[in-house]
Amino acid sequence: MGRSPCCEKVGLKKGPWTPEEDQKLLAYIEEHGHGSWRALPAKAGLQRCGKSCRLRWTNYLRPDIKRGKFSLQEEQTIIQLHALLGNRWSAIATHLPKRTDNEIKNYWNTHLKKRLAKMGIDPVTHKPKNETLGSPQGYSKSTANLSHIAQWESARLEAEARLARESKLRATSLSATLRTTEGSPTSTLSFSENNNMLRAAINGPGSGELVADEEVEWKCLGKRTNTDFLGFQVDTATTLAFGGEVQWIPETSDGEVGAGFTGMLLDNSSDVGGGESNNARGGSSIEEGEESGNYWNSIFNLVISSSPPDSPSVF
DNA sequence: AAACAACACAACCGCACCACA
DNA sequence: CTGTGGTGCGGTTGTGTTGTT
Repeated sequence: MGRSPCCEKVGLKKGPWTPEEDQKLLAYIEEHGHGSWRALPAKAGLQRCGKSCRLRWTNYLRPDIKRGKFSLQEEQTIIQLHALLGNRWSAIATHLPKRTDNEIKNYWNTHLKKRLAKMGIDPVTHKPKNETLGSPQGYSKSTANLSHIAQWESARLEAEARLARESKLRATSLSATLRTTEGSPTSTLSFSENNNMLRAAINGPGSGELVADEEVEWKCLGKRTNTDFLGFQVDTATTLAFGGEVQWIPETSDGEVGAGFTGMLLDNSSDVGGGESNNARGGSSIEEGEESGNYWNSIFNLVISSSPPDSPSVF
């Protein structure tokens, strides 16, 4: 399309930011907000392009950024979300408060990817690599495992396709509320740990706490007798699959059901167990859910077991 | 102690999307 | 409808740091 570059390339500084530049940028944004990034450098007295300023701010200077080592809980979140979302770092970052997509991306590339590869798990597909490459340490290649690996791969692809279709629904919602549709008063749950939500995802419905990110609203349709599944909307099919009678529907802050991360993953016509794949879906669907959970458990047990000795233990 | 390698992370680049004129 | 500007995103590169020989 021949669009012009974001900034004049001549005479603009590149490379690492100096403390003075940081100070200028901080001071300007604190006083005026960033406004137009393109116009900001001149106004702030910086010899940088607007893009560089934006990156410096969003990835480093922003006051709500948490820096330092990733906790095991954060690692688990990243690995699981990566298995579902792939390299959608910004989407993953929305589930890791105070972490930037860039930081998560770097951490994945420099730590987690290598660790998974070392364990014989393909960091792209999250599947065990070819047997000829050697069985991952401690990973059981049972028929059941392979079965739910296929299911998860299918679910992942389904989610990926839906992401593409429903990118418009991308939204960041705030505050957590839970409601039932049985006339009972809206109940609000306080969700404190992503890890517990993930644990619920790992172990499947009924495995324990229903815990979600504080920043996501959830609407529960039907009896609240079951847990959600990593934010998947549990529809009729999946309710059957999980043996429950509940629908968990993510809700945006303005009350729109179906938006946001979880809404993007599944909709009313989808099925966690494999979408439109030709996976066998007969038999006990609850078992399928458990198998999926076992798959995740096996991944994370491996990750945990291969963590450096100083890594904190969570589970 | 020096040279080199490996690692970690900040920053850049190009593309895509969206809003708007 | 089309072109353009602004911004977000993901891939990649560059550079400083740490570890090893």
